[in-house]
Amino acid sequence: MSAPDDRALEYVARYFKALAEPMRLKVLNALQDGEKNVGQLTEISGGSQANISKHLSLLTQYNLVERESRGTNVYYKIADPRVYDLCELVCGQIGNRMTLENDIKKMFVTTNHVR
Amino acid sequence: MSAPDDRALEYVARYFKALAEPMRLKVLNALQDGEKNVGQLTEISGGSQANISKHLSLLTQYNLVERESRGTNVYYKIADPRVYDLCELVCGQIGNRMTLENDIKKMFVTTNHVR
DNA sequence: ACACTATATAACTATACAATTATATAGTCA
DNA sequence: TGACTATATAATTGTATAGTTATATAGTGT
Repeated sequence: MSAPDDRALEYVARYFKALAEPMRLKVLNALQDGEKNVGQLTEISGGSQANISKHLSLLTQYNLVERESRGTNVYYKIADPRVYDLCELVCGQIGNRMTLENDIKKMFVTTNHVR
Repeated sequence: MSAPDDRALEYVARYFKALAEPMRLKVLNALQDGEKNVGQLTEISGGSQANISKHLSLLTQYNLVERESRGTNVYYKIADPRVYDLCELVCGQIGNRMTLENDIKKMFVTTNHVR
């Protein structure tokens, strides 16, 4: 029950920060249905190659995605699918008070998150 | 299943951003056991009065806390307790791969989150 | 009205970081 | 080897924001 120590707080804050950019959310969203390489993610997200690469680098550092190079391509996939539970929770909370409810709720809430 | 529109992504990112600062997490943590006024939160968090006030202002804007002034004091409380579920999820994910596991897990994981 | 307390805000500085452009690295195939 | 493709990184610029100090606002009691 004691106050969490500062190091722990920084870790958690860091994790949330990784999720605090629209472009990264778009990338994570694109990875919901399986791994994709940088080119695919660049096209889907509509960002520049350099920008997406940098975001992927950050997401990898923060352990949100995993990197695997095959041939001349590099494939990324979600490291822990519970990240989508986070997004669902946030969407739920925002949806509760926003007119955007429908737009938002269908974002990350796909078919089934096993748990 | 279509890509979430940009406005929705920005809302979600904004919400995560509110959670992406250690001092704000500290404040939210301090509010777990009920409302507190600015003076109390300032003391608990160890920040300056001005700084805490600014963070509270932001948390209010982003609808994470609710504000109620009574007399010369202003009391803040959690707007939606599901915010702690978010923190638990993050702690769980971090805890899974960090040595800090114990430190972190006991942070936001208190007695009972009704659901 | 005045003094006193609690909270908010303004002005400022320093830092973090998103996006861009240009370039480097690394793998593949001829 | 050299040409080609895919990805990463460096250098730069602009913007956002955390924290500080000083000041303003608002409520209370005399």
